[in-house]
Amino acid sequence: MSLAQQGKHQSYHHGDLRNALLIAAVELIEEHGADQFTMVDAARCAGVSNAAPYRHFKDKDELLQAVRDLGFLGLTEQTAQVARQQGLGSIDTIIALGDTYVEYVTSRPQFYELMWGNVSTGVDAPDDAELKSSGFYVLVEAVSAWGEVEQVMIDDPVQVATYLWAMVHGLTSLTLHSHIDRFVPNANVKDMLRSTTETFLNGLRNPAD
Amino acid sequence: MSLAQQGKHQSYHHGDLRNALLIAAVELIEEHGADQFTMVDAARCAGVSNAAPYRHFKDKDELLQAVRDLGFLGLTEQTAQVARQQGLGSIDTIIALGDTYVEYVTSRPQFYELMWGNVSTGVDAPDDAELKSSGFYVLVEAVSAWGEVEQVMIDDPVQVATYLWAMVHGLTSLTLHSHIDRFVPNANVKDMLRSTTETFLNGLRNPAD
DNA sequence: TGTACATCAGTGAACGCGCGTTCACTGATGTAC
DNA sequence: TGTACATCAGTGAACGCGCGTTCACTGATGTAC
Repeated sequence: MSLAQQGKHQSYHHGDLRNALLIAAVELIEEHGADQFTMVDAARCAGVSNAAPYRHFKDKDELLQAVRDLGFLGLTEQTAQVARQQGLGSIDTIIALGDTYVEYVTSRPQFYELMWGNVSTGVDAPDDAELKSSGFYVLVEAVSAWGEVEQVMIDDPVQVATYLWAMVHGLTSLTLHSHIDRFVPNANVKDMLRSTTETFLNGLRNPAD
Repeated sequence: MSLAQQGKHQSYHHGDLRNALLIAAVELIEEHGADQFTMVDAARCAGVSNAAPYRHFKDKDELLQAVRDLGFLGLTEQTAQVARQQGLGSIDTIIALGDTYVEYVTSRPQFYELMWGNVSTGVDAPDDAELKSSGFYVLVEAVSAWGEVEQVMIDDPVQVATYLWAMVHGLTSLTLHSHIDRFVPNANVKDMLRSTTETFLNGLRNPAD
């Protein structure tokens, strides 16, 4: 029995259909990909009629956007947790943040595709308040803290954090699409992440002329 | 008049329908996204009946795969051209290779989505022979050459090239999804590419303990 | 050089399915008095 | 505490569209003799 059905209603009213639909959507997308996702499936999976979801979501896009938001939210939470547990200042924390990203993403590849897929959908970008609290700023602080501890002059920690994000994102993407395996057999993403992060941060120590 | 229609047949037989369909597909995908792409559109755009494409492609997937292959092929060609023009050995060549990637991708965002989208489709990975001649190996050689010229010891140029690829790919992806703009207003991807490449390669010069 | 015929690459109409969405409805719940 | 009623959150049936794909067909082309 799927997670989405566990709270299945006995009565006419479901009680928490909105959440049940979101959970159903997450499960279905993870199993069959966002392409294959249908409203009908979501409804069936949540144990309601085809029409019921439209009491909670204007249309399919709105539901998908909610799922996407959920994805970024989860990532943010994981990130914040790592920062809390490890503290800021060490390179290991920076690497751990990257690991978290890799972990989160590779354990939910389809979900990740949804989060990053389709440039063109008219879906709105998350608003600013949401962004300020996003995992990215945790990384920025981790970078600043590392610079202070190691006495490395960092002009623009936001930019450095962006580079690190790009690297992790790229590595993950290449891995998920099995491009790395093809060129570097038996490659371990986490090893690569550590290695590339160390090299990059090391590059900040003694700027070339 | 679209490119796909220019060679429009006067006679019953088209003559080069296969290519016309590919061109039509590229145009349509670039305009409306791979999601919206339909066989019917492709046929109409090429000026033939709905059924005609099935003389050249078993089904929609086969056509899409051909388009995807075309995408990687084009990128490979561009890459090889840059290497030929600039020669190998300098960091500028490495950066130029990255620029080419950025350029190619950002000028065809939808196309790029197709190339990288959907982990799950049963589409086969390109075969090995094709891979050996891919742009990636040009980058590997560029890295090796740089190491020799600059007298930097590079254990594993394939791995270094992978990191660089991941960085460029990540930067491009973040840019296309306008995540970078949000955190670093007015960011210039090419500047960032140069900066991050320099920092990374610089990190190889004096390995930290 | 002309004719018969196989083959190829199109046509056009239709099918069938599945999905998003709507609509009139109905059962449950909450609230005013 | 009981009753009337508004509102909410479901139902189930249906619609309509669009797309992938098929099928019997036909016009054009190439080739054997």
